[in-house]
Amino acid sequence: MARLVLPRPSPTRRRLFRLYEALARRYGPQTWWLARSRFEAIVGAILTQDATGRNAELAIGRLRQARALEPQAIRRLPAGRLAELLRPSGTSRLKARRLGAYLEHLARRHRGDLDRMLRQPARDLRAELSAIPGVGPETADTILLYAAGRPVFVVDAYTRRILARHRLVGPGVSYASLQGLFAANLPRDPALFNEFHALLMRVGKEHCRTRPRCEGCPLRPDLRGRPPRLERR
DNA sequence: GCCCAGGTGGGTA
DNA sequence: TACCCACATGGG
Repeated sequence: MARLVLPRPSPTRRRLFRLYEALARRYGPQTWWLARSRFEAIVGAILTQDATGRNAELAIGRLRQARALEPQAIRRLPAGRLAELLRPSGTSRLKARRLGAYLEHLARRHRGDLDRMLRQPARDLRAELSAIPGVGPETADTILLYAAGRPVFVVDAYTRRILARHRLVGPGVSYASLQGLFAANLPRDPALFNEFHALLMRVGKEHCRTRPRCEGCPLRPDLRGRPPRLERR
């Protein structure tokens, strides 16, 4: 019987694995984004747009405190009151509109049935979400991964920055290419995607903000590449 | 007081 | 296509 010969993993795949292993060794398991419900994960996806996670959590806490962390309750709120509750997450009037647009869509298209919405094939769900004003690629993918549990890698500013600084991709790589890199080289496992993303966030916050401060970065030099260049926001 | 943050969409060349 | 900018609050 012929032996099964697995193809050698590509250099990119090996580097991606080493990156994950180095982060997992350094930080251990990340119990990250403890959304208490799928709806909360969706609200969080919108509120973290161009904001820190902490500020988004503050806003979610205010919604919960106001007993407004459910679709019908939010829809009943006057726009001004909703914006007031969302204030800590920044751009609150904008986010109140975006959350409202999502809820309007949920009510019209799915009669408010979140399970029905999230049951769809990933491709359909992504297309549907992307058509809602204020839902771009990252927000749609965040909902796919964290609310619908689909194996979709969320590409955010840290992912882009870290992979570019370690020369796994060029600085101007598109969202789709970067996402394709993970899809092509990792097992399609939502728990793994969640964990990897959380680890990238963790190291990014500590060592990889906009200004290049790689001092103390736990990643090995062979992953680190040459000194980074500044990128625009 | 200044700079920056887990994005998105509209405008302009 | 590629930039620029508004959106706005909270923290370092």
